[in-house]
Amino acid sequence: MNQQETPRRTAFSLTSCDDCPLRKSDAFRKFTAEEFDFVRRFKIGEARVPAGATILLEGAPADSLMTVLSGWGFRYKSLPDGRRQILNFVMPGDLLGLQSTLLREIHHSAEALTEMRLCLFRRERLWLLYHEHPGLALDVTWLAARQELMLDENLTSVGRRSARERVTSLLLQLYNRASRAGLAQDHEVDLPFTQQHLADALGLSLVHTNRTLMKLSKDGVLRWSNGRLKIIDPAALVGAATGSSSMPQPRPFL
Amino acid sequence: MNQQETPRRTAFSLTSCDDCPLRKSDAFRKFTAEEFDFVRRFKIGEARVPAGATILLEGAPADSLMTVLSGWGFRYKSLPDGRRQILNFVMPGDLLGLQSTLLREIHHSAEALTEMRLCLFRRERLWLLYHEHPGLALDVTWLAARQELMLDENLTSVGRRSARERVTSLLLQLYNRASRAGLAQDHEVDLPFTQQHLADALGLSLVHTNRTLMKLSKDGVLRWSNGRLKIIDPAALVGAATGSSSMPQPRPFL
DNA sequence: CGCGATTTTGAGAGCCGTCAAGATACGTGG
DNA sequence: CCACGTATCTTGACGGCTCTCAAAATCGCG
Repeated sequence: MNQQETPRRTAFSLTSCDDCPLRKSDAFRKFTAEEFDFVRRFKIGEARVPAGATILLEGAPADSLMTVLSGWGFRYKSLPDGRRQILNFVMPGDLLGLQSTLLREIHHSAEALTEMRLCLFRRERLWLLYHEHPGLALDVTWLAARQELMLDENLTSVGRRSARERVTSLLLQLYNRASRAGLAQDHEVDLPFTQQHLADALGLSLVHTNRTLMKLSKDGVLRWSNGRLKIIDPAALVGAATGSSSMPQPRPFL
Repeated sequence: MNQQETPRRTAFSLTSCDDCPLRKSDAFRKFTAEEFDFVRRFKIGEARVPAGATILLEGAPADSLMTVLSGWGFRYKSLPDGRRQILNFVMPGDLLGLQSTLLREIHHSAEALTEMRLCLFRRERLWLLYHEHPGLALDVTWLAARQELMLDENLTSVGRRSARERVTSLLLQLYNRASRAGLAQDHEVDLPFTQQHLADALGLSLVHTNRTLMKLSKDGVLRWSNGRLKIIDPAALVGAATGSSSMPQPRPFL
């Protein structure tokens, strides 16, 4: 039914954990002094993985809890015959491995799309975090709830929307997320993946995904080339993505 | 593209909160004395809603955090033109409203399939729960992670499986869950919903869902009639549900 | 400049959707 | 206990959105 891909396993290269790019961004909340101190001890260190690396592997024994510091990746599930469903894309600030930490089993894989910097945590100390820093614990739950929200959205798309609606609503969502993370500007974003990834996320075939993109380009709605998305007619894009949230508003600035 | 349904709003009828059926079941973990004490104060009370009642409504302002004590329901999203995607079915022990409690917005609705008993919580005290009972906080996060796991599974199904695979894997999953909750026996379960619900959960049309069920019946795999599922050939069912977990094993008993 | 990965395009087929109409089940009232 | 109306389930006919197979065109890179 669809393509496959053999995951490559890649060793983590541990480095120091000094300049967390996330703490510099004002898109993320600040820690209190105690929280910051705890988080330092909670960390194992920073890992850097190359594009294409497998970060989590379905069925693998041990795996870690980590936050994405930079780069893009995606979570996915594979069927025995090679069909693949991308569950969602991950960007800086996203947490990976919570499911497996809590449920003791990992039922999905994750792969890096670009080089990624990851902040690894000591999963066995998660209970300590819950014990000593309820504020951080609530943050973890908040992230899980947000993840669930995105999955709800994707499931609705894949289950009930047409190909054109799916493509437009996913691209809109990605633009919005990237925009909030400061990765988009002027109705343009770099989307570091292929049309095959898009197809696997949308539950469509590569060929049909391509045709849909071509049509959207011909209709003057958007343009996708060289891994870069250019939104040409924002109103038309929102209109085509039935029931999706609209374009992000430029936020105030002093 | 698909059917619609206008949600009816229903007032909760508050009653006392004495005999939680969940605490009697050994499928759920026991509370410590302090936890139990806290949970009592955390509760608002028990609500009983009739079948068909809307429990959560997308876009509604205030809404509550609650645990299902008994009965079946489902979470869903609607598109403006009436298409509906069922996100997952909820059974006793499931938590509802965490997303909206944390994210301050509700992006899905929920409806009762049978009469349901719900345990309502004071959402504004969730931070207190995190503060005073890290063990319970971890439980909440565990539930969120489990929910994410189910969504991952459903998304893969809807995105990459054929109609026959979708039907069989969902029915298998429901049988497994119901079985664990003590609601199934002897390869039979009562599934208190219509084929339309099944279709909306699978991202299929009602007609095609029906044809697929008929085929499975003709093939001697299972039988669905009068809201009751009978698994006739367990091995064939597991085989048809590509990549799904198998039938639950009978657990030891003294 | 040459090769592999990715993107496009064409052709044909099929799974699944829509429309429609019966058949069956179920609850209510007579 | 039967009549009747509504909800649900079945089945047929037909169409189309999307898939698969295939091959050509581009792109990226050493």
